[in-house]
Amino acid sequence: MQAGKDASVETIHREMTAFARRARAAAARMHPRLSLVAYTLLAHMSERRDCRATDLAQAFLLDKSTVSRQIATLERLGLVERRPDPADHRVQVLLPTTAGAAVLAEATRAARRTVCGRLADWDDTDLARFAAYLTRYNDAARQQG
Amino acid sequence: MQAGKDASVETIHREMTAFARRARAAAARMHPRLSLVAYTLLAHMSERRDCRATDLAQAFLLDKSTVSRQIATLERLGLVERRPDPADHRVQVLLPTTAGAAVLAEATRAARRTVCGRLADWDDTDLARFAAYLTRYNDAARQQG
DNA sequence: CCACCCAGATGTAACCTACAAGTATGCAGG
DNA sequence: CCTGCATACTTGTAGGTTACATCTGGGTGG
Repeated sequence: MQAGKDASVETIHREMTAFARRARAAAARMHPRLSLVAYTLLAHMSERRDCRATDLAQAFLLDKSTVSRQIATLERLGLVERRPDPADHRVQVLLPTTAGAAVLAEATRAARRTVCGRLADWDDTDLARFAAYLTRYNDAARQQG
Repeated sequence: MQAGKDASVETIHREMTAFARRARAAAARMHPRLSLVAYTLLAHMSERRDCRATDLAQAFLLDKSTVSRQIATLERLGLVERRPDPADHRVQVLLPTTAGAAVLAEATRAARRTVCGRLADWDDTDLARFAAYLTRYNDAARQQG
């Protein structure tokens, strides 16, 4: 890999690491009622129908015990409902409750507002390209991990 | 904000959140000896001369007490040295020790290898643009937060 | 029926983090 | 000089997040 490429990769790594490090605190500010992990779990099970705990663990590189506890908390808060899968009694299908969907929507709105602020002066082409790059990068990461 | 823009912003938010959520575990895999927070702190003080604890707290949205403890741990491990600032005795200038620099370099190498794998089939233009976008986004975030 | 696999829960312990309160240093007025 | 206030950092405390090991209970193939 030659010099120009190398410099770009270095920048990408540095900036993504810096972003990741800020993300937790930033999420706490954007939506105080939902931690970053709770938010992502709720969002994931909202996007995908018939989501199971194992799916969440795999998607976010979390231990199944961690997911189990997070789900338990979300259930205690009335944000998530567990529905036993009739086809396989080991499995629980997870889905946000009405309250859960509302909290999620509210959190997403707050976060979107913040992100929007950062992207306010970007033109459409750059936004579209940035979105595509992120998707492409994450897809590669998912395949890798 | 019109439709195309809106969709891009949504994708950017979603993908960055997903990435952030995976980052901790990914970092643990890439360099098991250095947690994500320890890595970023060490990297930051390595890049910037005369780094102080307050700088780290501000850069990564961490409480000063958290930084204080992290630094204490890194010092106990012999990876960081604290040097009292002669100009202001309240301040401690932080810098990686030789061992710290070595561990950081090793961790960076491991992480860079992983990131490189994800970016292997990107051409130079896309890499350069992606790097620039990330930098631009983070700069906006730093100004905002 | 038995041996094994898989989804999820629990025990345990470590780590990360924030808020509040404390210590010590610098600085500006009186 | 002394007082008051700001700054840099530490410590007490408590809660949240996480992983590894282990357990339970349901499936599956022999």
